[in-house]
Amino acid sequence: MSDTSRVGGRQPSDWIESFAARFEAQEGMPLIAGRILAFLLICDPVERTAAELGAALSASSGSISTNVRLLLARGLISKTTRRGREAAVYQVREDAWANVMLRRLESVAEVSELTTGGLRMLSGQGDRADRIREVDQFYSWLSGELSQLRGRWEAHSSRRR
Amino acid sequence: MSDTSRVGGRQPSDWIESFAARFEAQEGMPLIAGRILAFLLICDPVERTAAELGAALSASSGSISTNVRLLLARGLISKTTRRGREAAVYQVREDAWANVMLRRLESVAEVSELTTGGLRMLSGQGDRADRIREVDQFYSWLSGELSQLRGRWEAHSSRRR
DNA sequence: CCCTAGCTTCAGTGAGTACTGAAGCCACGA
DNA sequence: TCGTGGCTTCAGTACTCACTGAAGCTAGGG
Repeated sequence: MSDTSRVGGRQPSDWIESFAARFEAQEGMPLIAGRILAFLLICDPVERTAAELGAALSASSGSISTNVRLLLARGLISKTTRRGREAAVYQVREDAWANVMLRRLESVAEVSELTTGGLRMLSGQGDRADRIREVDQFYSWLSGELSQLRGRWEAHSSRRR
Repeated sequence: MSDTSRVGGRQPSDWIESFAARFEAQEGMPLIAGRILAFLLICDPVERTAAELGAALSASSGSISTNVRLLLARGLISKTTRRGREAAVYQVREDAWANVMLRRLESVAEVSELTTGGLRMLSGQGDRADRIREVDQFYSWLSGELSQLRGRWEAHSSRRR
């Protein structure tokens, strides 16, 4: 199949590995989940069955099952079932990507709940709270900024269509 | 010492554990690194030796050594050496926090390098590149937004002093 | 009501890693 | 040059977790 052949001077299989490695480092995703995601981003046709994924990525059925569920849970791929005993097919939800990643970014700012809690814990302790107040101010600001991001993305992407 | 006693109706030791758990989940930091960070945020006095950290957090000297190096490498704490055979002391760099976290956020947008590479790989393949193009547009936009964040934080924080 | 394709579950395996504690390594002071 | 305090290194241990492959489950077709 053309998915693993050379295209445009670069091996898709290498690209898939890089993509998987990045998502392992950044999101703590298992390598196979990243491979599935990468493969579904560039494969033709768009939809693939679990068996096809396993064959293309040399992974066991159990692994595919587990990692496909992980990606479904995160909302990055969709599952389409078909009548009869035909296999279900999976594909990336490129439209949902922004949502998922923005939500992930926003979770970073949840540290502000901890810092504000710590600030309250040290209330009345004078300048012992100085350090944590400084950090808290950053996270509070970040929290606001990141929630604005979502609105700005919607404005930006709607302007494009 | 007052660091582990009740303050303001909440146990600092519980707060430290929550903080460490959060940083383990979010940044993939070892628990002990998170504990050191949390402890250094609220302890009095501000500076602590490796031995004091070990005693306060019930961790071995080796663990403290390793994790203190990790935090130093990330730029979240500083090490102050003293003349003679006195022990070095560590403290949080609350001023560097914003920088470190902003850099971390910016790294998320580095996925755009992968998506742009994938786009190039599929050039001339018609609408097979549609999915990855969509994702690439998001990351490219995000990349720009996140690099603006740094400037906005500097403006915000300088306005405050 | 069985057969069978596809999917999920799960025990077992291997790889990776956080942590300990002791031994080794500095570097200063005498 | 030796003694000593502090720090780092490292072998060993315990634990976590991704992954496999086989067994079990489910649901449509004959």
